[in-house]
Parts: sequence; structure tokens; C-alpha cells
Amino acid sequence: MLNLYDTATQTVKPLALRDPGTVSIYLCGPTVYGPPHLGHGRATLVYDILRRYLEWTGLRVRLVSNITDIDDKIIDRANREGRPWQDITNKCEDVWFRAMSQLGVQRPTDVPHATEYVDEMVAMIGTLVARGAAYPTDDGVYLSVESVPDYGLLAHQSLDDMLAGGGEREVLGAEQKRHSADFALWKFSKPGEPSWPSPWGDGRPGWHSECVVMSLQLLGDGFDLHCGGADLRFPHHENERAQSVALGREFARHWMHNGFVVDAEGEKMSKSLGNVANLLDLLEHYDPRAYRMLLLQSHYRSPVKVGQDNIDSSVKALANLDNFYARTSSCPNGAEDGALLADFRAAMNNDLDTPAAMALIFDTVRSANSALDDGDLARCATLRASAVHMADALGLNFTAGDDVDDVALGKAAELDAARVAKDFARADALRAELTAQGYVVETAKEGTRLRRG
RNA sequence: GGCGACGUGGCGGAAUGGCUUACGCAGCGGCCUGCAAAGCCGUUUAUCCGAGUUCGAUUCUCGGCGUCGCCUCCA
Repeated sequence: MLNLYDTATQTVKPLALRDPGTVSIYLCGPTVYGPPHLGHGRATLVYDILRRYLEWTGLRVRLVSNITDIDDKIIDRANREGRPWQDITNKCEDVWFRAMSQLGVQRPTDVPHATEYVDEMVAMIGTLVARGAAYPTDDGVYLSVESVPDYGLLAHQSLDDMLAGGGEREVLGAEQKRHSADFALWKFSKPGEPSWPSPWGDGRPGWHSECVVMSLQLLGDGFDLHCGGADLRFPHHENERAQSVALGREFARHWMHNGFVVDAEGEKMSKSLGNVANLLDLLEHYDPRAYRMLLLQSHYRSPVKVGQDNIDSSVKALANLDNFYARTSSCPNGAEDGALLADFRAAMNNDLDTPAAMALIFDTVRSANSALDDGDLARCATLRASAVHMADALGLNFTAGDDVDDVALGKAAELDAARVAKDFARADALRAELTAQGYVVETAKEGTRLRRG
């Protein structure tokens, strides 16, 4: 059973399943108005690892992750660039899923779009108004946070305390709000802006409503887990929960939040700070597995520094795992080591302790290499199968790098012949040539082995 | 000001009231090799400061110092 930190109770507790055998998860997806940044990459990788692990343990996972395709930032960009807003959202979504695919992040089981659920949102807002929890003003419809008794549950702060600080912040919205923490469920549109009809006036939904409607509709009341980046805890998740409470419906029963990506100075990387490190750049310049490896070696709730040193270190670790995979390819099929897998599960079940899980994999890899060196092929096969199986649970694939062309193979044969003939000058020249072509040249008992490095 | 998280070796990063103080990267020494590479073995460097509880604390408590996050843009 997976034990997971729950933001609401601030404790690590078992992830209780509403429906035995099936896990229902809602993950807040991106607002599609720009390229994905490193923080997006971290969030999706963390939950991809969670999903894969749950499936690996035999559970069915329904993972709903939305696309916010209507939002002020989208409209702003469309106006700025003078193009249709759908043009921006369509392109950004394409880029998003291409990047996710490169990262090895599986597509969610459901990808609802905010614009597909506007009618449902209008209906929900109508219910909230009817229940006295929401009210219209000159510029939209707002939820009254004071109608939600435990507002602040996820923020771990009372309304009064929240207002006590941050006094310099500009309060968004009309002066007509009953409470400065009240948030927009519906925003009336200005001329030329995208809009949908509603009983209160044409407009568009506020950010926090879509997730409530889509999660409850697709996953049902009292779904198992709601996830997202730590910055969504408040206000976004708090406000989702507030709507659900105001509706009288049971919302997520467990809340999971991943930590931030921080820059070299240890400060949060985000778009608003203007120090965006683009995920696409990372994917372009490094093995796409490197980011996953980096994240696996830290805990999902800790801040992760993404810098040159870190990425290089992950790339090297990955290369060593690939080495193992290639050199042990002579012992491919073995039964897995049950005790080892039990240790692995124990590590993962402890709030997804992936660093400990990776330590087990590295230990296993070393043992497998030793077994191979000792000629114990049966043990090597068992350890190899175990390592591959564990890595699979984390979405980590090894590559043998064995796409070697015939010309290179010919040179490798020449190299072996030169070594036998003790023509070492010739052998060194051939090796240098192959290395220059990007091959890792390894001398094994059975002859020279080439791998893509 | 309020709330929360956290300070472990050269870097990243787990765990733990005492047992040989993970794991990755880097460094050093060795085995192997014609030399390398790959692999294996060994090894160097650490628990922010102070007090308390305890037979014993890096781990628990209190205080201090410091870092980061949230307090209506945000993964």
C-alpha cells in the first residue's frame, strides 16, 4: 500500500482507494499560452512516475489531466500578436504533448479542455448562486469564501491570517467583492473577447472552476487523489475545494503537491520571475531521460536544483546504467529476485522514496556486473531482470546502443585482428576513429564491442 | 507580520535514538588491459550553532542563526 504525504492533514498516510483496484487521480494541467518550462516538466514527470508505479503494482489508474485553453494570459497574447486565441492554444498544446512524449510521460487517460465544459461550469455556478455561496457583481460572478467554513484548509491559514500579511498585494477584482479573498467564477467579457452565454451575462469561466467540474464529472465525488505543483496549493486548489464544499459535494480525499524547480541560487524558477529555463532547450541538448533521472534521485517534495552539474551527473549515471544493460545483454532472461522487489516496493511505498529506490537499482546493477565478471550467468540474469523491472516501474529505460552500422563493425573486426597481430599502432588508430564517430569502444573477452555513447 | 518546509561529505541526496554513517557524480589508490575503455575492489571529505532529555542524538525538545516557499500570475 502506497503511503503518501497528504497536504490537507500534513501527514504521510495510506492512499485509500474509493474503488478497490482502481486509482482515480486528477492532475492540474497546463494553461496553454507558452512553451513548457522546467517546472511543468518536473510536475508531469513526478506524476508519471506515480502513475507508472501504481500500474506496475497491478492497479488500474485513471489519470485525468486538463488543458486550460481559455484564460486571460491566452487572450493577452492573442491580442498582443494579433492572432486568434485558438491558434495559440492549439499550437501550445501540440508543443506540450510533443515535449511530454519526449520526456517519456504517458498521455493521461483523459485530457479534458476547459472550453469543452463551459456549459457544465455555468450550471455549477448557477447552483452556487442558488445556494447563496456565489454572487454577481459588475464584472463577474464571485464565490463567497466566507460561505465555506474551513476555507484555508490547504493553505493552513485562516482567512484573517492570510489578510494580515501580504497587505501590499493588489487585490484583483471589483471593489464590489464582499471579501477580498472572494474569487471569480465567471468573468464578463469585453467586446471582441471570447465569450460564452450565461444567465448573468456573456463571459468566460474563471480559472478555478474547470477543475471542479471536470474532476467531479470524470472521476466522480470523493475521488482518490488530487495533484499538482506546490504553488497550486493556494489559491488554486484551495479555491477548487471551496467550490466543492459550497456545492455540498465530496472532493479529493488526498492532496499531493510536488516541490519546485529552483535555479542556481536556490530560488524558484517560474515564468513571473522571468528566469525561465525552457524545457524544450533541455530536451534538445540532453538525453531526455536525464531529467527523469535527476528527479528520481531527489524526493518529489524537495526543491530540485536544475543546473549544469546536476544534469551532467545524471547523464553520466545514465551512461553507466546503459553500459550495464549492454554488457549484460548476454544474460537477458532470468527470474526476478522477489526479496529485492519487495525492498523496492517498500521504498516506493514510503512516500515515493525514489532516491532509495534508485539506490537499490544501482546496487543491483553493480551486483549484476560482478556476477557477469565472475561468470555466474544465472545470477547475472536474475539481477538484470530485477533491475530492468524496477526501472520500468519508474519509467526509466535502458538502451544497449547497439545500432551499429556495418562499416563500424568491420573496423571493430580489423581492430581485433590488429590486436591479435600485436599491431597496436593500427589498433589505436582504429579505436580513435570509432571513438570519433561517437562509439564507445569496449574490449571484451569475445572481442571488441561497440555502443552508441 | 502570519503559515509552512528545510539546513547531512567537493556537488546532489536518502536514512537512522546506538550496529560496517545508503546511493549517484567527482577525486584518489588498486585489479583487469599491450595501452585505454568498460567493469570490479578499496578509499578521502559530513550530519548549521547552543542548551536540554537520554546510558547514548545527526535523529527527540527548546532557543539561535541561515535558506526557501505560500499569504489571490504560477507546475
